[in-house]
Amino acid sequence: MQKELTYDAVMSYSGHPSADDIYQMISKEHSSISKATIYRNLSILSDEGKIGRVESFANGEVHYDHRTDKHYHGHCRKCGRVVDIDLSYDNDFVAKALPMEDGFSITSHELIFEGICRDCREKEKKNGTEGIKN
Amino acid sequence: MQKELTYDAVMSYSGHPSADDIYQMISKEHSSISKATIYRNLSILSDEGKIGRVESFANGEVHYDHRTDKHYHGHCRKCGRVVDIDLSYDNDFVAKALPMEDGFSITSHELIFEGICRDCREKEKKNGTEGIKN
DNA sequence: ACCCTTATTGATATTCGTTATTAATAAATT
DNA sequence: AATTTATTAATAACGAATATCAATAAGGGT
Repeated sequence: MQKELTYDAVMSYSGHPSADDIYQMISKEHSSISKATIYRNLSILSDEGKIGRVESFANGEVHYDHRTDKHYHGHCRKCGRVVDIDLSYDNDFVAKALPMEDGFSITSHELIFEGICRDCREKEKKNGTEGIKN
Repeated sequence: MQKELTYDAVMSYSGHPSADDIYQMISKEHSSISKATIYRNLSILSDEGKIGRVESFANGEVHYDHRTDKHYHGHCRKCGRVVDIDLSYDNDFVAKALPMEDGFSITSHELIFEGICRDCREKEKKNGTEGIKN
């Protein structure tokens, strides 16, 4: 069953893979697997709470997570890599945050830290492209 | 100049319009304006800091804002509407948050509250579709 | 005014991540 | 085994956004 493969792939992935990352990984061993199957199963697995889903990145890409507990993430603006952030998850945000529009009811929150990962920073230095576009 | 039109449209918009919202608005009066022009000018205007840009929503859609100061937003999971949230912007997050990956440097953060707006909640009640898929 | 250079625009094609469709295959149930 | 139900692969379709590029508009200098 491809769902198991998908689950195992996420669990054995140290970081925060995108659907395509998982596809690349699995298709090495199972070259006939379909991308749609990966997307479908990742979606189901995260709906079931068996894997974590991390969305809300500036580029709209969805990443998955072997951790299922709520925590915060950093996102590299250059390469899209996702890292964990050591900051306790604040359950009181929902109580403290007041929507300015009547009747809007908050169900959860996502806190994303944007930044640059080390790899990308080092590349920048090498190329000396700081502040230079294109 | 279409850039002025775009700017004025965002400024006169009470909420948090998407690029398409602005296109719909302007094309009523200027039917020959191109969608690409709207996208281009919204991008430039927000890069210049003349209008606000709100991204990081679960669906990847970008919204714009007549406010340019940093603040937090709520996002309706049903219809995508964006609302302001009354919670002071925490500049110390960057100091308190520690990336678990060496060398990841944080430059900013986005805090998005997911929820349901009143309109969508009322629709749910009318249809009695709570908990029913499809 | 005129030429020349630079900016801006409209139209369209293309990209990217994702979802929908559908026919085929596999599993489970009777 | 026959019948129903799930899962899959392949591919088309989608929506937001960007890239391309020729056409038009603005500016500047002489």
